[in-house]
Amino acid sequence: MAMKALTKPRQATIYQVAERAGVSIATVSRALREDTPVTDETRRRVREAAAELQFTPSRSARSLAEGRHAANGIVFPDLVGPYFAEVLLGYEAVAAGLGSSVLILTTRDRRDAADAVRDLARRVDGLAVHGRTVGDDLIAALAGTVPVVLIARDPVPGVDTVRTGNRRTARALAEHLLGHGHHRFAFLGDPDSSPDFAGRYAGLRDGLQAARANAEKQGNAGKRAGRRDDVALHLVPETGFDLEAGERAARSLLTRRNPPQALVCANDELALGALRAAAAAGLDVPGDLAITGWDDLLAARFAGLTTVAQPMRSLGATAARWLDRRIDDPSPAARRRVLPTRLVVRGSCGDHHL
Amino acid sequence: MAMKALTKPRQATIYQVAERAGVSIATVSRALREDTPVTDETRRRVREAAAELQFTPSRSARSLAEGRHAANGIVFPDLVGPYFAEVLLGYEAVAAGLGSSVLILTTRDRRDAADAVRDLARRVDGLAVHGRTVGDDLIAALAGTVPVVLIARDPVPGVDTVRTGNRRTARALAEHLLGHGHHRFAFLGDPDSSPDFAGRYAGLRDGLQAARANAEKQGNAGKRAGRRDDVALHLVPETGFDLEAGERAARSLLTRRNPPQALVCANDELALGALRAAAAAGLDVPGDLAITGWDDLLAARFAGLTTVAQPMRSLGATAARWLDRRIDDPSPAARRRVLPTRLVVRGSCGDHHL
DNA sequence: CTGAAAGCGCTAACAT
DNA sequence: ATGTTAGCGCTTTCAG
Repeated sequence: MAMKALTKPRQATIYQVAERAGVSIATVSRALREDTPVTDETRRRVREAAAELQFTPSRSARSLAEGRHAANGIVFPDLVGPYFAEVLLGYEAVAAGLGSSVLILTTRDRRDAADAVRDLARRVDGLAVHGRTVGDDLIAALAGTVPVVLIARDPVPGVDTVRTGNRRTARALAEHLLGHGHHRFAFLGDPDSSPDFAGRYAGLRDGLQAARANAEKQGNAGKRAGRRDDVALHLVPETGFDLEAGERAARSLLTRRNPPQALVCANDELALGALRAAAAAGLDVPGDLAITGWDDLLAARFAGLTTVAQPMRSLGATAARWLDRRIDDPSPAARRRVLPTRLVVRGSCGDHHL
Repeated sequence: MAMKALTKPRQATIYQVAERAGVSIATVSRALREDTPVTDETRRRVREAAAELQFTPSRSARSLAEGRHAANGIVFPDLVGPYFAEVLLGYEAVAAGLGSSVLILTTRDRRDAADAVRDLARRVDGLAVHGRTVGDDLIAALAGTVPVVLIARDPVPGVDTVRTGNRRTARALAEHLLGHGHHRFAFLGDPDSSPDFAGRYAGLRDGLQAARANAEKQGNAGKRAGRRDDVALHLVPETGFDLEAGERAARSLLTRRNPPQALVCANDELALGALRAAAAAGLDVPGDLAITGWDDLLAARFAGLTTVAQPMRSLGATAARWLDRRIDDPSPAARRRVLPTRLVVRGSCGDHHL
C-alpha cells in the first residue's frame, strides 16, 4: 500500500533544471524562451531536462523579475444574464490572443468593491472597468497606476472609453413608437443604476419632446387627435435588472388608473418580465400595451420582442485591444468610441402592415 | 502647460513606506496586516505613511514570498451562451467570498490549449476545469501540482468532480415522450463533443430500450399499435452548439423521407434552432414534430420549449468551494457529486390535456 | 514589539 | 554562447 504523500509535491525550480542539464540558471532561462542566443544542442539538453522535471517557470517569480504580469483584468457590476457573458467573451478572446491571462471581478454585493478593484489592479498590466462598479475618483486613481479602459460608462478625463450608442437609437425607438400612435409612455428601469440606462431614458425623453415640439411647430397639434397629442412619459425607476423585477414593476404599473400605452424597458429581461405581467393581466401585446426592450437577447427573438441590438462582443474586444495597446505605450491621448446599435422591430411594439 | 509624464508612474514600495514612517520594512509588512503584533501607535504611523504614498503591496512579490497566489482559475471550453456565464457566476461569487481572485481561460479555437492551461496552473492555487477542454493525461499531471476540480466531466482518478445529472433525467424524458406516443426519435448533438451530451444521449437510448424491453415482456407489443411499437433512435451528431447549428441540422433532417416524430436536442440552443427550422418547413410543433432541449435557458420559456433544468450556478459554486477546501488540505479522498436536474415540461413535446 | 537579513524563483545586465 | 550576480518587493525567521 502506497503511503499518502504528506508533503505537497513542490514544483521543480530553475536551479534543478540547470543542475540536471549541466548549465547555469541563466542558460536555462534563455533556452526555455524563443529568440534567445543559445546553441541548439544546449537548448535541446535544457528542454529535455525541463521536460523530465515537468518544469514550468514560477509565474510570480517571473512577474516580479519582469515587472509585468502578462494578465489583464475586467471588472463587472454583475454577471447575471447573457449580456456580461458576451462582453467577457469578446474580451477574453482578444486578450488570450494577445498573450494575456484574464482576471475577472464582480462588484455586486460587495461593500469592499473599491478594495477588491484596487487589489485586482496589482495583479494585472491593465484593467477594463464596466459600467457602474466603482466611483470616478477610484478610476482616476487607478489610471495613474495602470492602464484603464472604461466599458459602457461615461468617460473620465484621460481614460479610454468604449460604449454602445444609447441616446440616438432610443430617440429612433421613440419615433417608431409614436408612429404607432402611442401617446402615454413609461420607461421601466432606473437611470441612476447604469450609464446605459440613463442614456436610453434620456434618448427616449428627447425623442418624445422633439416630436411634440415638431407637432406644435407645424401647428397641426389639433388636426390629428385633439389634446391626446400630448405625449406623456412616466418614469418607473425599478432598480432591478432581471425578469422578476420587470414582472413585479409592470404588474403594479398596469393596475393603475391610467396605464401607459407603450412600456419602454431598459433591457430585455425587464421587458420579458413585463410581457409576462401583461399576459397575466389579460392584456394583449401590442394591442393593449406595446413593450420594448434593449439588448436583443436570444429570448427576445422567441418572445417577439422589439428591442435594440448592441455589439456586446465588440465592446469587450475593443476594450482588450485598446488596453493592450496602451500597455505598450501609455502616452497617446485618451480614446473614446461609441459602437453603433440597431433597432430591431418585432411584434411587441405595434402592428406592422406591409 | 504640464509636461506629459514620460516615465510610467512607479508604485511606491514597502521601503518608501518604511522610510517615511521611520520603521523597518518588516514592521510595515506587519502593520499593514491584521492580527500582527504591532503597537497601535506604530500601526497608525505606518498606515498613514502608506496612505500618503498610495501604497499597495506588489502582488507578485507577495505571492513569491508567501508561496501562494490567492487566486483560482477556471477553464471553459467556450463562453458562448448563457450556460457558461451561469457556471462562472456561481464560481466567482464563492471564490471572491473566500478571498480568491478568479482567472478565466477559454480553450476554444486554441491549438495550444494544453500550454495555456499549464500556464494558468502556475498562476493559481487551484484550478476548476470544465468539460472537454483538455485531456485526462494533462488533468492528471496538473492534479499532481495544484488542486483540481472537474466540472461537468467524467471523473479522473484522484480528482474531485461535480456534475449535473444527465442519464436519469434523459431517461425520464424518453419515457415522457413515449407517453406522447412518439416512436421515431432523433438525438441532435454530438455525444463525443461533451461528456454532458454523451450522458444525455446515453440516457435517451437507455430509456427507449427499456421501454421496448418492457413492452415485449408484457407481450402487448401488438396490442397497442402493431409494428409501430418499434421505437427507433437516430443520431444526428451535429458538432455545433448554437442556434445556427441546430437550425441547419434540423433543416436537413426534416427533409428526409422518414423524419423523426420527436427531436431530442442536446441543449436549448440547438432545440431553438430546430424550432425555427420546423417553423420554416411549415411543420407544427408539437403536432408534426416534438422538440426538446436541455438547460432551461430564458429563451426556452418564451419558446415554450420542453427542456431540463440544471443547477448551473451550483455547479460553479460547488467547484469553488471544494477547491478552496482542498487548497487548505489536499489529503482527503477525491469527492464526486452529481447535482439533480429536473424535467421542465412545456408545449413543444406534445399536447398535455388536464 | 521591532529590526536585520535570508530567502521566494526568475530575468537581465554585465562579464567572460 | 554561457556563467555570475544583482536585483524584483515582499514575508518570515531569528535576534534583540
